[in-house]
Amino acid sequence: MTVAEANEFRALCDTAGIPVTHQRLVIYQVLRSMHGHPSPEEVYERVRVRIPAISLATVYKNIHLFIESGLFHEVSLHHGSLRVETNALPHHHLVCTECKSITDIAADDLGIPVRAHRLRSGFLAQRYAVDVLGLCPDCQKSLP
Amino acid sequence: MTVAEANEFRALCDTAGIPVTHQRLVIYQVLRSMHGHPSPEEVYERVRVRIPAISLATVYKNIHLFIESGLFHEVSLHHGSLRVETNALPHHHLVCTECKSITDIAADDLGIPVRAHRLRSGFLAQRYAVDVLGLCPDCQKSLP
DNA sequence: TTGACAGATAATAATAGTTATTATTTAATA
DNA sequence: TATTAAATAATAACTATTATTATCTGTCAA
Repeated sequence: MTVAEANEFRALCDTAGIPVTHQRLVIYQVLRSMHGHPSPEEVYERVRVRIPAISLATVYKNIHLFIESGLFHEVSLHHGSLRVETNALPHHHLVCTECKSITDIAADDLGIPVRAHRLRSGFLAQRYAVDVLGLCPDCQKSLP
Repeated sequence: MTVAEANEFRALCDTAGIPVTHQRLVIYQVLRSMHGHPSPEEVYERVRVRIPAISLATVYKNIHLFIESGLFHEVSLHHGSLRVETNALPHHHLVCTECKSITDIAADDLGIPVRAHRLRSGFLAQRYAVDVLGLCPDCQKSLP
């Protein structure tokens, strides 16, 4: 971790309007140092090396705070429980980042090509699942 | 529920190589009759109307079975826990349906346009999160 | 500097969602 | 029909997450 990174974090917090704390700074630095898609538990393990007394709940709260403030994204909006897709037609999802509502949109209406093909990496693509993240009409009205 | 639907289900089970049971048939019919993205709990509530003695665990097991067999999809491959995106560059995900691995792919390499715009439905699209579902190189080798 | 307040944290209890276990029941088949 | 493998019901256990609450920390006015 560098002084530059700490200053960067302070600037981000200033913009987001959240106070800087030692715990927050460490969680931020740990996240920046990690690769892939870590779980809160994994973040907690690493943060504990530097702050042994930290609580898992604090890690959760600050990860949520970072996500709300736009410092990080979550890998995919997860619903807290398994959900079954009952619409058998090819479609994608409009996900409102504000109210978390999920609306179907026919694949044709989105105009993203869906065809099985092999990517450069060797991955065999069979299906695209697209989440269009944004604001639903209702939330557009009720926001500044 | 119709006789045709029951026969359709028998045919699907036959193809998938899973035995037909009364519970399975009812869960299938209930799913077919529902709209949107129901949770196992919601499915359970409806199935109980017809089979009061059914267990929630049975509903879970069969929903998973249906998903594995391809009769239904889950709304989004979710990890069972919150995951933080540590890659700050615009990218999407290659999700292997076999081993569940998630690999990043740069947005440019996928060639899907990402621009904020308003859809016909009035939804304000700000960002696309694309899951490319398919088979990773390893799983392609180890499958028939 | 001190004192008071607001917000953040630590510890922990509680809850929700899911899975494992096991005895019993059912379906497939000889 | 009898046998056996698999499915189910009941329930315990587990994991991920959130709520609660007492304590602590930093900030700002006197």
